[in-house]
Amino acid sequence: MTVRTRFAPSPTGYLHIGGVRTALFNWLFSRRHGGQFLLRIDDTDQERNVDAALAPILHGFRWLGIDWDEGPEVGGPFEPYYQSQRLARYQDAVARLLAGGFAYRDYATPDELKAEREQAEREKRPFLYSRRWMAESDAQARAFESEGRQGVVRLKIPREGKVVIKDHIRGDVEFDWAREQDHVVQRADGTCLYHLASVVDDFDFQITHVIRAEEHLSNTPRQVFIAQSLGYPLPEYAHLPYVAEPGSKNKLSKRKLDKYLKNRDFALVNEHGQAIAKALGLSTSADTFNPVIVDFYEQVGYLPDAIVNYLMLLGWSLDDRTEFFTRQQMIENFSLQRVTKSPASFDPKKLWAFQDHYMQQLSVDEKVDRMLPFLAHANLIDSPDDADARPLLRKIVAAAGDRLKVSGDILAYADFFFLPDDGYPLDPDAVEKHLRKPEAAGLLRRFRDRLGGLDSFDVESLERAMHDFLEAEQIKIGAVVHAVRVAVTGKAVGPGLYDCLALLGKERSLARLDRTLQLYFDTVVGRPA
RNA sequence: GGCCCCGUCGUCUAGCCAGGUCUAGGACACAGGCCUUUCACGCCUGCAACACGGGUUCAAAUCCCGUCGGGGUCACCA
Repeated sequence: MTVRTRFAPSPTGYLHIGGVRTALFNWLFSRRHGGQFLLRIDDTDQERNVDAALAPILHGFRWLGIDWDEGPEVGGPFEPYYQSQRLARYQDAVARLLAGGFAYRDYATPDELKAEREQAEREKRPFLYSRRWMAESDAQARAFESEGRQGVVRLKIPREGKVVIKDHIRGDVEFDWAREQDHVVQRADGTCLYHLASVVDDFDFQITHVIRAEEHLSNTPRQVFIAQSLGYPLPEYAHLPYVAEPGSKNKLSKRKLDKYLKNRDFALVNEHGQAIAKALGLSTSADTFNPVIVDFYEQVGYLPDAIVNYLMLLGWSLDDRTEFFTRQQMIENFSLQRVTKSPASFDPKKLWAFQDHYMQQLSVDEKVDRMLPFLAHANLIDSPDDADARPLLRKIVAAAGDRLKVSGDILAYADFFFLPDDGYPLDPDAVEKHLRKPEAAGLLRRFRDRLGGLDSFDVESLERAMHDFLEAEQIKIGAVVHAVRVAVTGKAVGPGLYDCLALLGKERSLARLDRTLQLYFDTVVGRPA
């Protein structure tokens, strides 16, 4: 039998990092066994705008390289894959449940139910519906309806015995039927609820393995009941540990962002991304742009391979040392047996480390390809196809080496190359630290004059010029190099200084030194602070 | 509260099923050092865990019992 797995997103408008992990494991498992992976859309609750709310999710999966064989946009033999379009199937199933005596019409009002529940609570016994307003015949149903009552359909769960869920990760898990409620499967208006829909869909789509987060484990008995009552074969189950908050065992949730922002590592990664978004001129709100949302990583310029590799290791490992996997290796090695049982907390710093690693694997040209669009977005170049930009960027990227961790970093590290000589920003802290020294003006001026006398302006010549200068001045390099860097780049950090000067060229370098000299010494120095 | 799941360094994990080779291994983070014009990379060193208590056994992170702790779930949400 062909392995078929599925992931069932709700169209919420964004792709959550925890959801991706679940989808990834489904994808990996199906690929490992030469099967199919499908996307089913759980939109029974949604009103309209499903397409708009779904687009970012589909886009996110595509970006990560998680492709689906059936589902939205690709179709498939069991269309439609939207729950909102499958109501007839669900109603048909409800009718069969009713006919088989596995479900009943119920006419209790919410208040009556609430009263029963409260009474159970007072008596300190587990609540179980009395079935007092259960209608097992049409006559009974009519009688209730004549009182103006509205009927829903409830599962008629056994009141004794046990059910054993065979789970690939948890082993055998036992539940008492008597603890299970008579869940509603169909509302008075005829619409159906998730658990029923999910079971029907999994059967219709011929899903063989249900791999989902463990929060669904306690829902499984009712689904088993539905499936068995309908005569469906049971799928194999695997309940994954959930992804937890940074530094905690609580489930990761998009709603508790404020709390995560207090986590040092999370905050660091977030701020880094926000700075890039700002440089790009993106209008971002914390709700939709943060390290819990996949889109964040795409916008900032992370690599899909880094994210997928990191996520794969959240709750799974091959052995005691292997950390890096190509897609092919992931597929070849994935197995449910090696999925962990305990929750794994999301560690943005570790994701960062994977990103660092994968970025280092890229050639200069591959980095340039990814960074050109960022420069264009930030209006530092006209377009990604700008003929002049590419050669310059190649040199910048080569000089920057491993400093560029994400594609967006090019904006922070190299904006000054693309800005006019009188228009690049000077970091106030750097100025304070390296330019506000009594001896800085003289040193800068004399170094500028030495550069002015240079015939060739390549890295080697610059290095030699610097050494000669140090000898003449009888100083150490630290006494001058920082001031020069801040003067020409505006920053305290960046690629090697000789690289920066060489890339800027003689004319621009001198212009920048002159401007800084004028700005900070001719006019500012001597004036009261 | 009921039911269910889980519990190895701060974090991700290996080891547990088939007890000894575990004075518990790797990775990230952190600290210190080296390299160095800054930052980053790289390299070296260090810090740091078997939740607790009983058993079983010559021997327990590994098996059994109990306790404690954490989490999930208890909707006419998905």
